[in-house]
Amino acid sequence: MLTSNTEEKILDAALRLMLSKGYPATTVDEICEEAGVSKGSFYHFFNKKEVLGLATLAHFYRRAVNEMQVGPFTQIADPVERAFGFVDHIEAKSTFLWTDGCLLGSFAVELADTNPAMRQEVSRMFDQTAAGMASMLSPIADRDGQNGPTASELAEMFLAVLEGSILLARAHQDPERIPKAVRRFRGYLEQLVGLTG
Amino acid sequence: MLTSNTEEKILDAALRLMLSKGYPATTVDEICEEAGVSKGSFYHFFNKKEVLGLATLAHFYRRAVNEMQVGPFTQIADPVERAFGFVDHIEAKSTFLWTDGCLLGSFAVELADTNPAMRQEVSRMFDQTAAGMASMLSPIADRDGQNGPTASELAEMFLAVLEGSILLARAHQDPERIPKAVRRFRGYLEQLVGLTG
DNA sequence: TTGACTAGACCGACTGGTTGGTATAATCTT
DNA sequence: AAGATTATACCAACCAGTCGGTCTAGTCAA
Repeated sequence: MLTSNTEEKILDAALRLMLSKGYPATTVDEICEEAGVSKGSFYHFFNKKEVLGLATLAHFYRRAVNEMQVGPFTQIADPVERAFGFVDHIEAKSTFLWTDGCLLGSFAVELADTNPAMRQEVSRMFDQTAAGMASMLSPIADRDGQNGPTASELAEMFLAVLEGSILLARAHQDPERIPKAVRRFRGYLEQLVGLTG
Repeated sequence: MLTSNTEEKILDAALRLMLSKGYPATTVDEICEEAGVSKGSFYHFFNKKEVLGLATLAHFYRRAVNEMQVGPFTQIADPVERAFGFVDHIEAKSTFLWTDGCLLGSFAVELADTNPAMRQEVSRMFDQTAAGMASMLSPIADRDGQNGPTASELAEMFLAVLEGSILLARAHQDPERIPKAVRRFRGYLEQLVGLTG
C-alpha cells in the first residue's frame, strides 16, 4: 500500500473516542490501544496531540460534507423543490451522521476559550457549511418577500437547530430527536413558501 | 457567620472554569486557586469531583431558571401576548445568561457517554425546562389547528435553537447570535398565529 | 468566670497513578 | 544499505484524592 493504514486507524479511533468523551478526556494511550498501534507510531504521524485534534476534525468534516452534498436532491430541477429535497436528505442522513455527536459542536463547546487555533478552524467549517446551506435554501428565502428571513439567516437557523438537537439527543440518549427536529424545521420552511406561493 | 462563604466561592469558581474549559479539563487545584481556597477545604465540602460537578450544575440551573421565570411577561393577561412576552424576555436575558456558554449543554456534550448520573441529571433539567416552555407557548400551539406543531414540539424546538445558537456563538466568539436566533424563532411563532388569527 | 472538651472549618504536604511527550532500538520495505 | 515505520522503555509534570493536624467558636460543668 502506498500510504500505510496506521494513520487512518489512529484517526478513526481518535474520532470515535473524541466524539464519545471529548478532546481533553481522550488520552493518547487510549487512542493507541483502540487503534491497535504503539505510541511510537502515533508520534511518528502526529507530533502533538493538537495536530491529531485538527486532523480528526478535518477527517470528520470531510466525511460529513460529502454525505450532505451527495444525494438524489441534486437531480431535482425546480429550485424550491430541490431545497426541500436537500432538507429531506439531511433528515434521512442525520442519525447516521450525528448519532454519536458532532465533532465541530464538541470542539466548539470544549475548546473555544482555551485553544484559538481549534476554535478558528471550527468557526471556518461552520461558516463554510452555512454558506452551502444558504445557497441551497436561497430559493425559499427569495420567494418570501422582503420581510422574511434571508437565505443566510435560514442557514444559520438550520445549523442551530441541527447542533441543538444533536446536543439534546445526546442528553436524552434518543438519536431520533435529530431527524424530528429537521422535519419541524422543514415545516417552518413550508410555511415560508406557503405565505406567498 | 453561620454558614461560611467558602462553599459558594468554590461553586462560583467551578462554574466559571467549567463553562470556559469544560468539566474534565477543569482541575481541582485550579478551582482552589481561583476560589482562593485550600485543597483541604475543597474536600471538606465536596468529597469527590463528581459531587462538585453536580452541585455546580444545580447552581447554574437554579440561577438560569430564576432569570427565565421572573420578568414583566408574567403580568400580561392575554395568553398569546404573554407567550410572545416570554420569548422577548428570553431574548433580552440571553446574552447575560449564556455568553459564556450553558453548563447543561457542555455537560451533555462531554459527559453523556461516560457519566450516567450526570447525563440523567442534565436530561431531567432539560425536560423540566422544556415543560415550562411548553406551558408558556401552548396558547400559540393551540391557535394553530391540528396540523401545526404541539406545545411540547415548540418547546423542544426553542430549546434546540437556544442550545444550538449558544454553541455557534462560542464557535464564532459572537454572543449576539443568541438573541438573534431567539428573534428568528419568534418570527416563526408569529407566522404560526398569523395563519389562523 | 474559668478551664476542659467538642465539632466543624480549614490547611498544605503527600501519594499512587496517569498524562503528553521522548529516546532508542528493532523491523519492515525498496 | 537506507529510509520509513513500529515497538518498548522511560520521563517530568500533573492528576484526584488522602492524611495528620491546626484553628476557632461554642458548650457545659464547677
